[in-house]
Amino acid sequence: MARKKQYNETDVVEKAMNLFWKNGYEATSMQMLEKEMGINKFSIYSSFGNKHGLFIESLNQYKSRVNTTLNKLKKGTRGIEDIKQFFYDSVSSNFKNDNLKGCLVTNTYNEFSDKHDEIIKAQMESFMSNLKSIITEKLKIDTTKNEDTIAKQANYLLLAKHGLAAAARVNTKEEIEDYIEMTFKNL
Amino acid sequence: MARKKQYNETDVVEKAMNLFWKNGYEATSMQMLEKEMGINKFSIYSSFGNKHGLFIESLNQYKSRVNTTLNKLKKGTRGIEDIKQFFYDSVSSNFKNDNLKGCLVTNTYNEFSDKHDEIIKAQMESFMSNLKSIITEKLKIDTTKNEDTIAKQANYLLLAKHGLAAAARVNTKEEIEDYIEMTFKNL
DNA sequence: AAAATAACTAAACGTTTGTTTAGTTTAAAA
DNA sequence: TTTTAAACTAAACAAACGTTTAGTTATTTT
Repeated sequence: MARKKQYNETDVVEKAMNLFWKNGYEATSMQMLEKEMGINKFSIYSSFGNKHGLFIESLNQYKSRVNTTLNKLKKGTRGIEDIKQFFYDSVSSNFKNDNLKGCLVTNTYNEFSDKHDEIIKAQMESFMSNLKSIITEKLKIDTTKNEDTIAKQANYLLLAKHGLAAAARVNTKEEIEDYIEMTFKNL
Repeated sequence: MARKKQYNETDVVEKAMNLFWKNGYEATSMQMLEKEMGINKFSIYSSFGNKHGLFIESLNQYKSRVNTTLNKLKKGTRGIEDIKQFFYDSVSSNFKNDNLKGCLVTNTYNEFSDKHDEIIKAQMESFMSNLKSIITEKLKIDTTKNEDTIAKQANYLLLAKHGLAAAARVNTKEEIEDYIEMTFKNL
């Protein structure tokens, strides 16, 4: 044993996550990360291997943060109303902080859509399929709907959620709230 | 007068546009553009000033290309049905060519959302407000709707269009078509 | 107190970025 | 046919990128 780390890894990843969230992966440089995280490049590389490793760690931290909202949805018993509330919860961070634009997972999905990064790809797919199965479960609470309707509505909501996250980067609170209301009128 | 240009500017901008469309602004390097456009960096700079100038020119060419679809919408007399058809027309390029992802305007809107580029900003806003007024006009064909309903639906459709363009980068044809159908179900 | 080693600083690494520039080729104008 | 200037090639530019490394500081164990 020797000298102790003078920083907490969770703390610095949180700061990195916010920077990636704001700027995306490519547009966030090691220099910016160094400054924002408050530690030297050497420390970043010794803790996370490289920029990509730090990004994966940031994504994981984002996911566990989103898990709070996701668990709330999971526990819901009101079906579509729970999903609607989930949509509102998902965009709430946009209204609290101007810097946090959209959803980090969706932003990443878009940014990496034409690259072939297997690690990122797997992360995205697991997140999406998980969300889809939760939404499907909530839709099934209404027993009058047949399987085909549920499948179609789940796909619709997943795309609406993706679009919402994208639009949340540029649109106003009012526009977003109107959009959510209209989206659920169609169900 | 002296030597003639050995390339057609519209032709090389078309090629640049496709590259920007596929990769976005930052991720497209001058080296890639040089190769794709088939002309030397010197020629690019003498024709377009710099990378940014070439991008603006590419955006303009994209807009005039989209104008075909937009004019079709403008001429329509069936109201909401025309808008729905416009949504289908807008994503059709995604099914024809795997490389052309989403809508270049929307991609640009997202990529530049946290930068402050006044030229791009103005271009985006004029495009969006133009689209909004056309959509509003089509909605007004149904004279039973009041002004407030029309304003809300126009906002909804604008966001849905934005979301659709974002989702079109990653989703399948079936998911996208289901989404369009559901979007117009209750209007 | 001395030795050992992990955490730190800071400078350098080789590439790649967008942009410029010096030198050559080509074709219109004199 | 000579002059002239725009269009071309190719190499160089400084700056920024992600990454590595040599050298120093600090703390734990012997």
